[in-house]
Amino acid sequence: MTSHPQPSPFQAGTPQPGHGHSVPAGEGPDEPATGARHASGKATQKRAQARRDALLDAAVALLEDGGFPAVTHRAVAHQAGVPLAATTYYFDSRDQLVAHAFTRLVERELAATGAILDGPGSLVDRLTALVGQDRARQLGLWELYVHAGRDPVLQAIARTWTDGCDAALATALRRDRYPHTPADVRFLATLLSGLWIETTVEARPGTAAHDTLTRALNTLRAAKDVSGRLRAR
Amino acid sequence: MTSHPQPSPFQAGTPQPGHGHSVPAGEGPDEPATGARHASGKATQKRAQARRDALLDAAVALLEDGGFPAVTHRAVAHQAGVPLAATTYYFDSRDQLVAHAFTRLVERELAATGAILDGPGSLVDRLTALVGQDRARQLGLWELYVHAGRDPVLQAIARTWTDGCDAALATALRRDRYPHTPADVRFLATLLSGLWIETTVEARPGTAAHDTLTRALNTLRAAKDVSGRLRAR
DNA sequence: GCTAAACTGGGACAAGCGTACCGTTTTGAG
DNA sequence: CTCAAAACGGTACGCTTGTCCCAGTTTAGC
Repeated sequence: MTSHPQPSPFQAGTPQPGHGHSVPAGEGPDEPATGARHASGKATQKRAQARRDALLDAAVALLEDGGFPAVTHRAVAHQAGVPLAATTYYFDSRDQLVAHAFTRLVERELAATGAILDGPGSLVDRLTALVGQDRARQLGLWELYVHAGRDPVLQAIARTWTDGCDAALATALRRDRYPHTPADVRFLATLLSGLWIETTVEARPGTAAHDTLTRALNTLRAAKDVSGRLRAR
Repeated sequence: MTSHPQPSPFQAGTPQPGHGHSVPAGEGPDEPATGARHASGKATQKRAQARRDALLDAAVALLEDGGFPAVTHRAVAHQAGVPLAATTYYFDSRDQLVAHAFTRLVERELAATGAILDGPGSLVDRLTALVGQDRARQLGLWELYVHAGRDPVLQAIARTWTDGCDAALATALRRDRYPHTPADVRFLATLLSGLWIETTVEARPGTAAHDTLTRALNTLRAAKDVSGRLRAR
């Protein structure tokens, strides 16, 4: 989509409403401060913020069921119940809107991932549940992830996602007393990625995911057992 | 995408030229028989076939670098050096053209994968080379793969792709005398997928891919060593 | 030769897209 | 209250898209 050179994400080039933050790539991209906007009141800000949120939610929803090309200004506006012009008023361009939507999606995904991994059940069950989440959302997410490879700004967000997954995975491994090094985490996360995308795209029936994960975790334990046994000699 | 109902302009299957294969996967409502076109010569057939091939090649090339939305009728026609109308003459719709192009792409990709895995070098080096191929093309491939999750026809092709990768991987493991079960192959292929897509999208520097693959293959050998050692007692 | 079919290719069409314009309404500070 | 700025929203522009039409050309069978 419009692979414009655009070295910088964009600049404060247009009138631009209240939101003073540029593209999401940073760390806490959305609504960082938003406070004390020069001559803006609070009610207005709130309404504007709500509209922005509605637009973002609409974009995410459209992305989920309909895919990438479904996220058009008109569709987003209609879904959010705002006039068409609001989309360009709150977001300089479609690319920017998509970028923000991607950020939001990643945030939600990381939160969901953390919640599942912190939840009940054995680790392998939790991981299996992870890759078997709502397919529509996963498809949209992966679609964006792949698309991110074409845009430096989105690529940064994609890396954030991967890093977040690694962190969540490390926490889960620690909690369940699985011996693990950073390399182990990376290994498992990579496997999880493959499993995740294959499951999402191909949607084959069966327990292949569960089996694969069981095997991977057993490898972890086995490696420890072996080294422990050898060391004990 | 103009999802026109259009039951049939004046016939069930448009004029439609000689190409005798239907939609790549499944059976498809398109060109059911088409065999032995009554009064068609051979020279004409050949020329028509050449054009079809040129169109398909053009579509594949566009798919490779430019991704999915790059495959437009006009772009394909221009790339193939044929007039615009030829695209709708040889393919009923853009979707059909894309499906055929996808099939061809997967075939070629599987062939290329097989060639690399059958080539010289250690297995880990060959696998590393696999995930480090031309990035633009890989991006296009993954884009298509993910998109395939939204279309049953394309999904079937995607599964074919995965199965082909599994087969190629099994062959390579056998050649290099790695002990492996079908589950091992699946495990390794899944890991490879994860590694592949992460490498393609995020393009992080370093030798992480090589390391991860080394580790995975060592796991294979280790499992055998361990079981062998245990059995030897 | 002739005829009907397959093929060619230039052009046109409606639909949908991102985006910009610009007059109107709402808002909050003075 | 006044009033400038911000927010809003209808609408239009320029462009690209997929697809179709149709007159012209080539081909194969007679």
